Amino acid sequence: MDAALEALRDEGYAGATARSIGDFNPALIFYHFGGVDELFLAALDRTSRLRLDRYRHDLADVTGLAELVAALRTLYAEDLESGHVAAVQELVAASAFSATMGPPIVALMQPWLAFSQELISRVLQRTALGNVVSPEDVAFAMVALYLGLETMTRLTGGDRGRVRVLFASAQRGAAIIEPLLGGRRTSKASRKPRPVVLE
Amino acid sequence: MDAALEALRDEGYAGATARSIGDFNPALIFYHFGGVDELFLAALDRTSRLRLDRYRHDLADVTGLAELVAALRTLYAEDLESGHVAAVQELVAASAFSATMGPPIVALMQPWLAFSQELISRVLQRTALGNVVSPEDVAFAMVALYLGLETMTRLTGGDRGRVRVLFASAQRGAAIIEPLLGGRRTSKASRKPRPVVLE
Amino acid sequence: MDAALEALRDEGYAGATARSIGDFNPALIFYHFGGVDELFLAALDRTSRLRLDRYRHDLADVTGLAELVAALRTLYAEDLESGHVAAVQELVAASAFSATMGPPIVALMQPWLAFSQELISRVLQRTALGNVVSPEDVAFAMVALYLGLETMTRLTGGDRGRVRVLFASAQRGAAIIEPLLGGRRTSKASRKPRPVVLE
Amino acid sequence: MDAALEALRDEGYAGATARSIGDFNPALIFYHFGGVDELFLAALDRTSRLRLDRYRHDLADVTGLAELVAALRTLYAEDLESGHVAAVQELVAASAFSATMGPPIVALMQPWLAFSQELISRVLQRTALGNVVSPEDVAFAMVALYLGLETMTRLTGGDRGRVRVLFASAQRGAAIIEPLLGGRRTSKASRKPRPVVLE
DNA sequence: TATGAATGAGTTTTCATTCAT
DNA sequence: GATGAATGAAAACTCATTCAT
Repeated sequence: MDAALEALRDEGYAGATARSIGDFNPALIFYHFGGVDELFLAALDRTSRLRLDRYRHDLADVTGLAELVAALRTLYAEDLESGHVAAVQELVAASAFSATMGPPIVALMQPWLAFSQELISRVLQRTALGNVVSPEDVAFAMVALYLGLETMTRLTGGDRGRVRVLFASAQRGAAIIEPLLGGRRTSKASRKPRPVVLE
Repeated sequence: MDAALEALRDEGYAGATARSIGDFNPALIFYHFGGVDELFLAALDRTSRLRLDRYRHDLADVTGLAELVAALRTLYAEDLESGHVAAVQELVAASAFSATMGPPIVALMQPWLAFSQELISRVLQRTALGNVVSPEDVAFAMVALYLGLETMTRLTGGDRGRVRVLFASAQRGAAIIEPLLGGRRTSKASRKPRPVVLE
Repeated sequence: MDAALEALRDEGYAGATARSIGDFNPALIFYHFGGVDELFLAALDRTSRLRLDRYRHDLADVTGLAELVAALRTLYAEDLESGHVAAVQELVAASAFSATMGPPIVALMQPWLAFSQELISRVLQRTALGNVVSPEDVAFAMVALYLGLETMTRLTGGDRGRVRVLFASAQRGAAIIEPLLGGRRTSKASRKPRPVVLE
Repeated sequence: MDAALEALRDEGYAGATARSIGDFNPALIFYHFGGVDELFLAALDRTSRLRLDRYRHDLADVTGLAELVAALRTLYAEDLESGHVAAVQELVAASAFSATMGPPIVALMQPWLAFSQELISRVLQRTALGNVVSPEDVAFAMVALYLGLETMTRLTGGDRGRVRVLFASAQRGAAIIEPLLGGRRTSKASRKPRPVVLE
């Protein structure tokens, strides 16, 4: 599974053929996983779970916007480094037209969307945007941005500097915007967000 | 070229084979364009130009944030409808690992990044974020979001409703944020943004 | 298609691989027919049609049992010689467990069953078995026998002598049985047989 | 061996892979039998023996045609139910082109042919067909029919109803034919039939 | 320009069979 | 006896690309 993720990161979905994964007999992939796609799915499922746990842990106490951006900066850097974003992006893009890959990938993304939504809802709640912007929408956009950044980074030669700089910008922006939005504490009752349901 | 874009939209890059494009003899693609990728490039180049002209025209006088979001909403809806985003997204994703496709695609994106940067710079300039956030970064993020939204939309079965709703949310958000940020006009010298250079 | 039938006859379904058919590039099979099975189907469809026409022509005026056996003897010998039975037998056997091959093969057999039934009905009608034995059943059994004889012939080293001798036996038997059964002409109204419908 | 027969019945020879047989470790097949085909052979050999004993027992006293059909009806129903016919049919068909499977399968069938021949000879002997039709030929045809019926049944979705109905038809037919043929008792000396020799 | 028929290189996939444990 | 993991050989299949016409 590690080799699969590496291949995904280094050669993309199309380039990650059974033969190019690891230096073992390609037939092993079929023997153990049933197919290349199944291997990818299994591999992604594993890291996805691990990363989500990590995100949950690191973002548990985050309530402020600047704080959020700061935390995400670290997490995303790790994802970038480990190739996790790459794997997600490749598989999501590849599964868009695949009847067999689509559903499991959607299922895999589900908890991420739910988590993002809950997180965003928590942060926005205390701002002027609380009742205005739907956390569901923002969560969707954030996941999209997460994927899109990887695509763009890849395209521009894999230079991660740009995303680093981007996060710095975002952090500065958040520092300015937060106080402007902030203050207005919403009522105690933390509104339970409606869960995002994919298709 | 129209057939190529359709194939890209309906079957993705991997599914858009020479045989699947249009109902003419596949050999024609080689005769006229030299190869399948070259056809894609030519097709994308054409729509890209047309769309950029359109974006330039529609956004020429935009200076406010809410105004911007409103205009983008219409433009993006058109891109979605025509399959233009799909084509861009597919080719960008596919070219990430291709030595032959990468450079031309990067070149193709260049004017979009420049345009975005100029546009964003114009809008941010009059806000509290003007000196804080780099337009270059925001432009990069916006293009990434543009691509990511397509990927996510595709994944969730092509339901464009979600993106529509998202834009509505963004518009409401912009209406709230804009006055908070706004007012403070920056100094006369409209700082010319440093051009984004890919790779 | 000729090469496909030859391969089927000489190596059986399992042995008739894309590579073993003809001496052209195996990819051609996929290019022109979409797959090996599709080629077999197309080839069988063609011979099947031709043979059925021939059977219809040769058996058009047959009404007696001995006459029938005599005619079938010639026809079957041809089928054996040309490898037609072999092809049918191999494909029918192979398609028994195939979701994709099954239905088209069943469709292919349909006219044969209908024809057999009509033929048998015509012959039995004037015998003591006319109202007793269902032509539908006999047709089914005859087709089964047709296939089974090929299997057995194949198993015993492809010796067609045995089937030849068998037909001779059958002809002698028919000559004896016919007068015993015969005579009792049934009413004018030729009872239209209920058509055999496969699953 | 039971698992092997089940696999043969449910998935056919081509589908009955070492991994698909039973829920034990496939390597066991090689350890105990030397190979998959050898397992099939051993399994078939066992049931074949058991069934032949049963046939011998049930048909020991049969001398009349109607009586024979009635007895066969029951036996065949059992064979169908247990999957025995299926196994025979699959292996016979598969071994037709196999140098290693062919001979043992032929050897396996030998006693069946001998038995059929002896049985048919016994029944025909007392009929008008006694000196006319060779029991050897009829035995061959009957075995062929036995296999062919299975193939056809399989093809038509495994509906055993049709064969049941067929036997009913045959029984009615036999009831009519028998008296017509019968009566003429041949001389005492029960002509020993020349044994069928395969290959 | 357009066509239809190749072709070759690569891919996924399947399995019997082996083998160390 | 039994297991799990491996392997090699061969299969189907795909497709960009070429080429004669």
